[in-house]
Parts: sequence; structure tokens; C-alpha cells
Amino acid sequence: MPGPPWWYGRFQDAGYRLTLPRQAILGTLSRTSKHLSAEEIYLSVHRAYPAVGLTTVYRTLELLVRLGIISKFDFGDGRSRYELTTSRQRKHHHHLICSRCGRVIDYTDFIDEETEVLGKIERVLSQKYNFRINNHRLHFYGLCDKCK
Amino acid sequence: MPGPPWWYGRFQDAGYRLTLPRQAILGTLSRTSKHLSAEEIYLSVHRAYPAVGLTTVYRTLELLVRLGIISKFDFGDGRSRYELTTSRQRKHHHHLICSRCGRVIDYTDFIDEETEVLGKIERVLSQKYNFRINNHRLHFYGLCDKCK
DNA sequence: AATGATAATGAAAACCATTTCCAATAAGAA
DNA sequence: TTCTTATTGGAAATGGTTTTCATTATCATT
Ligand SMILES: [Mn+2]
Ligand SMILES: [Mn+2]
Ligand SMILES: [Zn+2]
Ligand SMILES: [Zn+2]
Repeated sequence: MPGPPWWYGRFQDAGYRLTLPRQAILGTLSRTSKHLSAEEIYLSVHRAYPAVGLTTVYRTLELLVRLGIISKFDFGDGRSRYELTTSRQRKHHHHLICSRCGRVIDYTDFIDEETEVLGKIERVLSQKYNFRINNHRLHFYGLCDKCK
Repeated sequence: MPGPPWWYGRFQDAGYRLTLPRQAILGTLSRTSKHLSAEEIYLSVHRAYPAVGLTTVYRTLELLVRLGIISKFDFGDGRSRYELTTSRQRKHHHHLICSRCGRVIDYTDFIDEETEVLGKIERVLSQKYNFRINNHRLHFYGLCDKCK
């Protein structure tokens, strides 16, 4: 699937420049399936572009979250973690988190009831509490095979 | 429903002392339905017992989380927030969060149906990923009536 | 009640992820 | 080019949380 990544348009539309640091950060995020922290992204980008600073990484991450290109998570280890938002490439998924070692597993094998019930709840809550619901997060916590 | 609160036993069993600062903190948490931050708890406790320090509040909250008496949440406003865990008094619930103003609503609608489906998912995931799942969290994000 | 062992506490200092400041640079428009 | 504004990086500041350490409270044992 060649051609410019889907986020080029977002930058233009919003009036932001797709600079080299920003491309490098997006590159790192699109090349991994892990949930990277700001520092991990910085270290990765820094290898190829030593001039890019940690401050720019933080600023860019904030911008990307604001543009809806990436999502920010807190898995309880004291730092924020990021991943590309749901798109053609990346399917909507939920998380399985090990409380001991911090391992995070993405799962997309939803059983039908899961999707169905979440949709229903979303509709009911929207009406009852007069909310405009944009998204949801479902996390399961426990011990992974190595930790239990 | 008089008699000692249900957490007295937990302290004894685990070998911890139910001291005055700890009782004051538990008192504050059981008297509110809000999701308080450490500082808010400190201020509340401080009014009745000025000798209690912020450090003790943090330490006690960590202990209470470890004992499973309270739960720690991150709603994205830069500080952790706490509430009593599910019990006789407090029903299991999920959260509705306003992305703009930070308002958090506890909801229990469809909780039976939810619980049933989540239990089923838990069983499937436990087996597939060989996890021992202890609990889960479901958050819906959007804009509240005042913010949308 | 006095003693001793250990748990709990509070104030100050340290920690550390993130944000803010600010001067320098890059990018695009004219 | 020249002007205007967006973007950047390093240093310093911020702020919630944790650590340190000397003191105090609690409880079991004399
Ligand atoms: Mn994920
Ligand atoms: Mn709640
Ligand atoms: Zn693990
Ligand atoms: Zn709101």
C-alpha cells in the first residue's frame, strides 16, 4: 500500500508542518507494535537523528494526540505510553496487562457479544447522561504466564 | 448497618495496625462518592487531624491499594485518584469521562449484562493468553452535556 | 507499670516525568 | 532576498510522588 501515509493530510488540513523530527517520530511509532514511552521514542529517533531533542518529542507527541493520530495510555508504570490510533493498518483493540511485570498484550479477537454490548451501552449512556461518546477503553489486569 | 466497617478484619489479618491517620483517611474515602486525589484527601483529613501529614496519606493510600480496600485511577489530569473498592456499600461500576472538563461519572447501567459478557471474555482471554485475570476497567470517553 | 522490639509517622529532601522559558533556526510567503 | 511565523533544543522549572531519617506510637513481654 504505497503512497504517502494517511496522516500527511491531517497535518496540511490543520496547518502544521510535517517536519523531519515529526516524520522521524511517526516513523518510529509506525514501525513498532509496542507501547513506547516518550523516552523510548526519543532514544529510537535519536539514533538516526541525533539533533532531535527530548522536548521536541514531548511536544510532537502532544500534537499527535491532539490531531488524533496517536493515543496516549497509562499502564501504571509511571510514564505515559503511546501507539498509533486505530486506522487501516491498526485495528481497534483492547488490552491485557500484567500487574506484576507490566507486560501489555493487544487483543483484537473480540467475541461478538463484546462489540455488541459495548455499542449498546454507548447508546444508552449517550442518551441518559447526554454525553457525546467518542471512544472507550477496556483493560484487563492480571498475571501473565511468566508471573503467575 | 452498624458494627465495625468491613476493612477492620483486613488490617488484622495482614498484620497492620488500624491507626488514627488510617481511620481518618478511610473515613474520608467512605464519606464521599467522588474520586479524590491524595492532596484532596490530605486536606480533608487535615481539617480534623492537623497532625497528619501528606506523606502518611500517600503511604496509607499505597497500603490500602495493596490490601485491595481502595482502587487507584488515572483519569488523565496528572494526579492519581482513589475510591473505595467494590463492597457491600459500593457497587461495581464503570466510568464515563469528559475529555474536556475532566468530569467523571460512575455508571451501573446494564451492569449485570456487562458483568456477564466481561466474565465470558475473561475466560476466553485467560485461556488463550494464559493469564490469571483479576479485574478489569472499562472507560468511556467523550464530551459531557456542558462541554459538547 | 516499666521494658524492649517493631510498626508507623512527619518534615524535609530527593526523585523524575513532563512542562515552560527563551534564544536560535527553519520554512514558507511576499 | 526579506519578512513573518512556526518549530526547535537545551536549560531550568514544575509538581506529584517517593525516599530518607530521626522521632513517636503501639503492642507484647516482663
Ligand atoms: Mn495497544
Ligand atoms: Mn468510580
Ligand atoms: Zn508478567
Ligand atoms: Zn465536560
